[in-house]
Amino acid sequence: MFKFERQYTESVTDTRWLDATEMAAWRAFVSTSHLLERRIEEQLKAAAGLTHPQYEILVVLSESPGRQMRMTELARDVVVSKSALTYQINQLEKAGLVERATCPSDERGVLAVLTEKGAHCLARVAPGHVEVVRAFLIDRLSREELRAMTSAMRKTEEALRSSA
Amino acid sequence: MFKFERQYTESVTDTRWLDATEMAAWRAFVSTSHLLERRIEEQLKAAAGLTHPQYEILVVLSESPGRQMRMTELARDVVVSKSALTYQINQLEKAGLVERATCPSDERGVLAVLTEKGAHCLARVAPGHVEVVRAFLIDRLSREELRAMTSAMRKTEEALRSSA
DNA sequence: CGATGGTTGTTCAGATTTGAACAACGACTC
DNA sequence: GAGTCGTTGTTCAAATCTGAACAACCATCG
Repeated sequence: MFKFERQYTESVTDTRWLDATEMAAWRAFVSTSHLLERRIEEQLKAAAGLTHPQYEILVVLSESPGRQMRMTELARDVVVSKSALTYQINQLEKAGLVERATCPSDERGVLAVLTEKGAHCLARVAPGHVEVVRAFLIDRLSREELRAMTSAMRKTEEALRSSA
Repeated sequence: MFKFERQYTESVTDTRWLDATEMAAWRAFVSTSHLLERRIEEQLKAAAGLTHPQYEILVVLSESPGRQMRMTELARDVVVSKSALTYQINQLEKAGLVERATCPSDERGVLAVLTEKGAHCLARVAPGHVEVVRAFLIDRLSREELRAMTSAMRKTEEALRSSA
């Protein structure tokens, strides 16, 4: 009875450690996400001199109505800090892949707009990127694993986004 | 017949794009890993002034025989570059959590050794860290999801580690 | 209307990461 | 043993990320 209750009673001195299975899951997740991130970065850098965040910015913009988006929302979607986004948009602007526009409805607002050149760059780079994603992740998973992973990621994402 | 074969025929002009399900899986994975990383980092920084890589270094060392490990192997385990590890070990050494020792068997080698202070620091910080990992990931997944995710991550990790 | 409080994007300083270059050492061959 | 090739860890410059501070703007309530 005690054993059962302790599972749900967190205190300073009584930690619910991860068992071997849970630990293995967590370790695998962390290592793999770092390794994959590194590989993706490497591929994009070699193919187009882009970083992964930069590529993601292009993707999100390309799928956004009018190929444009407010800075804050873009930062949320791509999961970077506001200052990191400012920096990256500056870089992309120098490269001519993105432009800034003032927001009509909000004087403070800034719109990041994908340029023609940006769209072409994305179209040129995407195949190689997708190939890496397939080769190391997607194509290696069964339908069931893909489904379960997506479900798991969504639950966690939801929890993280809704809490602070 | 053509349709079937094209699935397995990659060329410059014919890309196997991700379908909606696959795209959702990939997007969820990327977003979630970044969000989780950010949250972990925040928690560790607040609780002990540690970064996630630093914490992982302490964990790996604590589980290693003799609480010590060669720099290169440590870098592989924690998934950071050699130079990043040098930097972090310097930081941890300043904080007194890790010491360097020369490797007996290899004159070039450097051993990173966990100090008593480092072990205590880890013991103090681990509960709060585990709590975050549980709250946002582990405890939200079914047994099946946990199993599938682990399997998926391992396949990808294996592929990434064995190819260059 | 005016004050208060929240939002927006940028700037800045500081910390961290990476890859390339490098010097020192090990292993193996002839 | 000397030579060759690979490994090891560090240093360095450059790029990037983050959080805090900030100025400008919006919204809302009295």
